[in-house]
Amino acid sequence: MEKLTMEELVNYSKQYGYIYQGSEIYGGLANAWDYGPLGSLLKQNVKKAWWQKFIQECPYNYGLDSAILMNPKVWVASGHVASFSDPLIDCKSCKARHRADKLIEDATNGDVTGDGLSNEELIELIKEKNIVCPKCGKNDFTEIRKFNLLFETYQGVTEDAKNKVYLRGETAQGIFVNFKNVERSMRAKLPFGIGQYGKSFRNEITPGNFIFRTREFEQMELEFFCKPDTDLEWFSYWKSYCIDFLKLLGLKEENLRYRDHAKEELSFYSKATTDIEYRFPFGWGELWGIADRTDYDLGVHMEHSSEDLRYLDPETNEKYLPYVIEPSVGVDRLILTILCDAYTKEIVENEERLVLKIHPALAPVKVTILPLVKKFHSEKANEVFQALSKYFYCSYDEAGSIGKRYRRSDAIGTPFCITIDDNTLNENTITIRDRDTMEQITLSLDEVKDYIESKIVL
RNA sequence: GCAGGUGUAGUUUAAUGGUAGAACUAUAGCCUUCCAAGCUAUUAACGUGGGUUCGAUUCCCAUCACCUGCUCCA
Repeated sequence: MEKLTMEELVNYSKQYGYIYQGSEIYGGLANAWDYGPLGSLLKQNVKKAWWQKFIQECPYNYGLDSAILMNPKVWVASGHVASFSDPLIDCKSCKARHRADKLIEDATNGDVTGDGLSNEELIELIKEKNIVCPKCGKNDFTEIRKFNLLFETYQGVTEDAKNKVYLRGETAQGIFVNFKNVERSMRAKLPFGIGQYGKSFRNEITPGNFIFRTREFEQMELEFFCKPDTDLEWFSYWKSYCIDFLKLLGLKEENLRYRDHAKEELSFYSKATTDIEYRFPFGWGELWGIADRTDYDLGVHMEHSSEDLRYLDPETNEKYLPYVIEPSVGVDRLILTILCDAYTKEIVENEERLVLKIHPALAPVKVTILPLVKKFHSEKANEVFQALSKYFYCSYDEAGSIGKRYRRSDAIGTPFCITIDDNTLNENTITIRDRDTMEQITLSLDEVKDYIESKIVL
């Protein structure tokens, strides 16, 4: 199969109702995408699968659904307000963009840092040290501009700066501020985790690659709290847990890899970070970040809120701040991964067959009901549709030849087709056809529900 | 943010300074008893806004969106 391009995937997603461009009739809005009827089902299924494996089936973890709007002090404490405002500077000559503080650091080999300096002081320093653009060697820079990656909005009906609030830049902070609540109300003992999924917002400088990086996106994050000296064990535990989850979803192993962050690229809060990367059509890209955040987050919230967030160890009677392991994945990015991985073109009897080979648990539509001949079998087919829709998302298709309807069903990844024919009318049996093997078996109507149920479990 | 490219039905595309032709798809009907068959009919497009012009989808400008590369990325 020739290499899948992003353009092809964008068209496919649009054509079949997975993902549309946002605000399309108004010419779109940069990097805004809407999930269509099938996309919204896929998204639900992805989140459901994550919740099942990371909350429901995991004895350590609890679920949460915290608010998008939070007290602005949360974001001051977390460091987002400060570090999301990097001082950026452009070279007028070669148009390269740099971080002013890094520029100074690099040029002086770390002798001089830009920490805590104002924009004017940074500019002054660049002039004073005669720092040049590392790319073109010229000394001709623009003014410093700050890019605050947090979206700002106002609470209340008047646009008063006092009421400024932020749209959350990550769901994690909603978990940290509820650490004590969950511990108390669930009588949770270390180690335990709190997970949630939900929307986050970042004013990314460079979004793009379809739904890979968007300004509004959905995350599924787990914050796993453990004793400080056990963090590395749990770090590897969750690394394997995440990649096993991806394999369970059916992603091809050769398209997945770990990438450990080098010391220099670690975020200031993190002791260790490993990304699980996926081989996208545009190259390897981060899919899942697993970070050892140490006690950084609880520490800063304890400091800023003056609440004691320490855990009282019932065995030793010691009080300490737990360490945190954070596996964090983007829903949209995972959906992109799943679509890329499953999109398949096969040649069947010299005809191209487009099949979306996604795990039956993720497939938006579980089964398509097909009357073999419309005028003889549609009534019975409708009955079957009504009966099965109570348990699964079904679709019904009576338009065109049976082969064409199979192909339509394959193209959106529906794992099963049920055909209603004379035998259904006379003997209550149906033919069920498998998307991947194209094999057909005969089942009685009573068996169908259990059969499908057994195949779509994760 | 920079550079380059693209923009005509849902998709792929044709032609043209006098507002567009097709294929596939879709929809309806006929036919059809298991893998994109056939026949008939139908819906459907010049991204947006300016300018030049008697007249612009076509030329010019701007803008928007997407793609590729760079840069950036909690």
